[in-house]
Amino acid sequence: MEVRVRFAPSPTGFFNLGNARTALFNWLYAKHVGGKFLLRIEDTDKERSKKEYEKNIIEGLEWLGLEWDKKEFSRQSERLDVYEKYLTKLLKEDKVYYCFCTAEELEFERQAQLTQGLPPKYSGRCRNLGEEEANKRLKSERAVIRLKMPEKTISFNDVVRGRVEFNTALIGDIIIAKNLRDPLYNFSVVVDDHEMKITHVIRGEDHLSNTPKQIALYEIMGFEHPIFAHLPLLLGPDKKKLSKRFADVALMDYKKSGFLADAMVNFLGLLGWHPQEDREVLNREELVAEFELKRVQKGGAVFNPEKLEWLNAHYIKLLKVDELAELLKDYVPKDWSAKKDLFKRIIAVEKDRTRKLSDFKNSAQFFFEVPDYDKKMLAWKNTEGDKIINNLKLVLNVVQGVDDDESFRTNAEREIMLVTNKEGRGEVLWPLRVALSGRENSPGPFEIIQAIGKEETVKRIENAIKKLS
RNA sequence: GGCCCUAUCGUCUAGUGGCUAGGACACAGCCUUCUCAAGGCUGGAACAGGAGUUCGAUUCUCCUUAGGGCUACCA
Repeated sequence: MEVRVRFAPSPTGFFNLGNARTALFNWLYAKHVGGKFLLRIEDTDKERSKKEYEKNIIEGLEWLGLEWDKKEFSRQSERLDVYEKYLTKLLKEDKVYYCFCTAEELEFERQAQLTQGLPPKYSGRCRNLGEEEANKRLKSERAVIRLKMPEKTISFNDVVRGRVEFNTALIGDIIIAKNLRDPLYNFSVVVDDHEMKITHVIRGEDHLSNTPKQIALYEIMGFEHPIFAHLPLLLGPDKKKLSKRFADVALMDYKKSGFLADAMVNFLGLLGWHPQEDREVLNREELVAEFELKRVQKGGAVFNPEKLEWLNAHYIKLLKVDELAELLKDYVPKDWSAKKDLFKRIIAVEKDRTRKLSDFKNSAQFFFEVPDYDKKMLAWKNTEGDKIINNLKLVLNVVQGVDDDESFRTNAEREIMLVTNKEGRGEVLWPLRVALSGRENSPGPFEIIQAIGKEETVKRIENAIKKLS
């Protein structure tokens, strides 16, 4: 049988890391077994669902490269007829009933139960109202639809957790719809997973306690339930469900701050799952090839931003200069990327030093404009002023004598190294590098020379000499 | 409170009835070196506790403890 999984987010907030991980695991599983990955927007909550969030979710999935089957894309808000059909049927079969209890009454009841140490559960007051009375009251009163929850033990085999058991007597008659055209989550999810022929429901552990409610629904409607796999939660450093308090939770914020989709996918894939071997770096194809639901971890995973950064740096190193240039365009001033050749030469130098795309603007700034630096910075350890000027002049002289062609850097380097042989490496290279970068820390002088070329090199050395004179 | 889930270095994790308990991030040191990165090498660092089963438990069972999730006319 073809495996069919779905990612079913509700557009009530920005697409976050936890959801992204859930989507990824669904996608990886589908890809691994050659099944289908579907996207279903669960927008039954009219108040909280926003188009803006739906767009953000789709944007995020696209960024990560998690392709879903476009033909079978669906929105619950567009399937109200389907839910109504099932609801009507259940009503007719007396499997569900109208409940006229008000929210206030319910709240009062719940509080009373709670203070007595009882599990909060609906009393079942409206359960046996009878069709006639229900229909009468329906004309003037507001009502919700409740499931006649059978009292029994429901157990299921979770792929990651093994056997899990619940006693429905503790759950009670849950509300499955506000009315015929207003279904609630536990109901619509069951109808849709059935209609969409979902074989595996892979979702966060926070849904574990919803599962018995849904299984009860499956049984009552005469459907076979899918296989469940509940993923461990993504945790913050406080070990609680990851929240904005400790990190960006919105996926696209990571794109904004310069993370690569490849790094994100690799990182998320390792949160709660691990391949058999001691491997940490796996690209999309490798993840797909290795992924197994049985290897999913049971315990929650603390989100570790350092490792994400390390992976990001790794994937940046793997990129070709041209690819990186393309990605970097959105993170630097327009006139930088406009100077194509210079831009690429700089990228070649900075690539291994870049952890996030957003770092680049700061670290590469000096290539375009030397910051105003203190002349004291030009001194290597205790070298005297005259000596520094002298060394810079020697270098300047040598550089000016080198032809400005493709081999400029190589030739300049060779000539300058000749100077260092006599004057000392630090004594020559340090002031040179500071003159070229205006910074205490920077790439090496020859790397800079390679990027900025002869003319600019000469200019910067002359400026340094001027500063000292 | 009730129900459910979980428990290996700080973090992500591998692993087994007998191992010097492995890897990665982070951290420290060294090498390289004009500085910073990158890279290479090395190091410190863990089986929550208590019973039981067993010749032997980190591994199996139970209890305790700790953490987490759920407990909506949200999903």
